[in-house]
Amino acid sequence: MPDVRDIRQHLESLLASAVSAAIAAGDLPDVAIPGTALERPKDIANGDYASTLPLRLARSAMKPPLEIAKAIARHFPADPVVEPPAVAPPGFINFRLSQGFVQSQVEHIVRFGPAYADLALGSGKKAQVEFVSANPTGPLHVGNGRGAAIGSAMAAVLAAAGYEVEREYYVNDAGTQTDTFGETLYARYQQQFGRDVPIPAEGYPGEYMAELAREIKAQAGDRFLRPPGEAGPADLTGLGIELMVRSIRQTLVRFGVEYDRWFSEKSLYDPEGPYEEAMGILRANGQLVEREGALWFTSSELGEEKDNVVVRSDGRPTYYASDIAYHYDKFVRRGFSLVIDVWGADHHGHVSRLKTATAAVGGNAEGLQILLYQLVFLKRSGEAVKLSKRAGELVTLDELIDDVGSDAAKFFFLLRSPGAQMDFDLDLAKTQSSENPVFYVQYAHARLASMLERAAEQGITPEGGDVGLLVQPQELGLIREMMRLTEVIEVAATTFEAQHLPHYAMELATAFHSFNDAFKQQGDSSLKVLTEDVAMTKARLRLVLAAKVALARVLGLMGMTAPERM
RNA sequence: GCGCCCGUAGCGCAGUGGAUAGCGCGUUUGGUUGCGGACCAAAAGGUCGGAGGUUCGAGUCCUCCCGGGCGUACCA
Repeated sequence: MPDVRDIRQHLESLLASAVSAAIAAGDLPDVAIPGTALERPKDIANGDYASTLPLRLARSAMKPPLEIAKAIARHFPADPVVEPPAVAPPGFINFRLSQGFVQSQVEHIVRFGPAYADLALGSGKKAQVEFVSANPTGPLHVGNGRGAAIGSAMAAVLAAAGYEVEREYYVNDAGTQTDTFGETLYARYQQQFGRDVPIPAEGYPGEYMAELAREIKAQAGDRFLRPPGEAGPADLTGLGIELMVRSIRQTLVRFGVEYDRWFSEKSLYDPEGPYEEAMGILRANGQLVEREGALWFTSSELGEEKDNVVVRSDGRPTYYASDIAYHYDKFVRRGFSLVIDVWGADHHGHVSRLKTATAAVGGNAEGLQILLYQLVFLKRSGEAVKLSKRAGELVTLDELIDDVGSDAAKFFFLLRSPGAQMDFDLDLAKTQSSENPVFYVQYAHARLASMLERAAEQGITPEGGDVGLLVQPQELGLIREMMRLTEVIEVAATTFEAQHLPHYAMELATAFHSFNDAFKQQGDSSLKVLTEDVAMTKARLRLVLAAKVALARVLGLMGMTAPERM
């Protein structure tokens, strides 16, 4: 029997042979086939799969679609995986998977265990997901949490789809905002020693900067103090950044997000580093010109709206220059074939020109996927809270984790498509915490675990359970739902949309609860998992085991825990 | 002004050009004293922002308009 992962292909080839047979028999005119048009009906009553081929063929075949459907169905070969197809108006061919095939998937899932639904789509190609990458000039806020949830889930999905995935955090430890951070820190530091110095106008007024200064004073005393009026030392800035990065990392670990690499922006400027090489390429291609004292990349010649400055008139490279070097490094030096950048939507003006520049330095712009997530609008007591580090008013990711927990926060972030603006009502998140859908999903996993445990106490295990005994609609429905995981991963990995995961997780949990409560609905205790009938019990435990595997897998992809008990 | 994103049930959101537009919360009704009640089943609730167009078929694609957001820096 074919693998679930190949089921589409299998059906398509059966369909193709049915069409040729119909043509050979003269039931269909010899027309070009516009693909098999296989899709998933919304309503399970219409089968597991359906083809709209007859509708598409009607015009060129000069026949009513329903007749075409009947002709194809008539010539459809017998197959152990699928029942003889049904035809429905106005011209659908509906396929239902055979009961035997559906049942066999329980064994398939149990056999693969934690690797269930792994795909070979990526065929071992190197993929990188870079996410969060917030400036280390302040603590992570709630919006960064959305990026963290999306990025880590995308990384997990791509790994499941067969890519070799690297997770990276780009540390902006160079540039203007770093300098501003340093100036603010030095001001706060001086304040610790009683000097009446103001925070720079464009600086970071948040209280955390004062705390950071206090911490540094506690550690290093007045080592960084300079005579009044002088600028602060560079190594104070370096230390401040280092401490901020450390605290950001701690927050992300609390959030359950880990990285393979923390990439320093500063390192781009090492001798013979990516910056030198990338700019060398642009220069060699005659794409750098000096104008008004600055160095410009002539991006308008490559279709951009305008040229962009790469080196300011004061000699410092722009953020754009850093990013060109960085993406040169990703594609050319490190050889990633797929690069995903997860950015806040406020960066979207940067997308097009970065793609253009990436191509200009020899990178594969096609392999560059930039996922923009709309900013999170926080509400507190119904009132909007503007997220801005510079305004100094922010709700940190740490606070969010304290309030609703990492699992729930991730689930909510993933639930919305990145392009949708979301309101996160903090008060509501708190009061709703016991009714969150995340608990519904995790609770299902805990119940599955507990059933296996309870059975084991009675000396009954899933081993040797005969899946052929699973014939109840709720049982088969649950298996069908588990089978969908492969499809969900495929869609998520090819469209780069993580929101399919939480939606699927809820549907899988619903299928389980429905199966689990079937005996209540029907008032028939023989539908319980643990019954007098040992063979039946073992078969259902086998299903329970598989459901636990599938649910744990999707929870894992979302970066959530799969609790054994709650 | 120009560019991009969003507009779907009271609220929050899904919806690879296909069949009766779904899910969660909330509301109403019923079940279940449980192999874990953080459960199940059912109902009510929609001019898919508006108007044209393409198509056998449009929430989905195209054009215009309205509303919200974000860009449009020698910030990141």
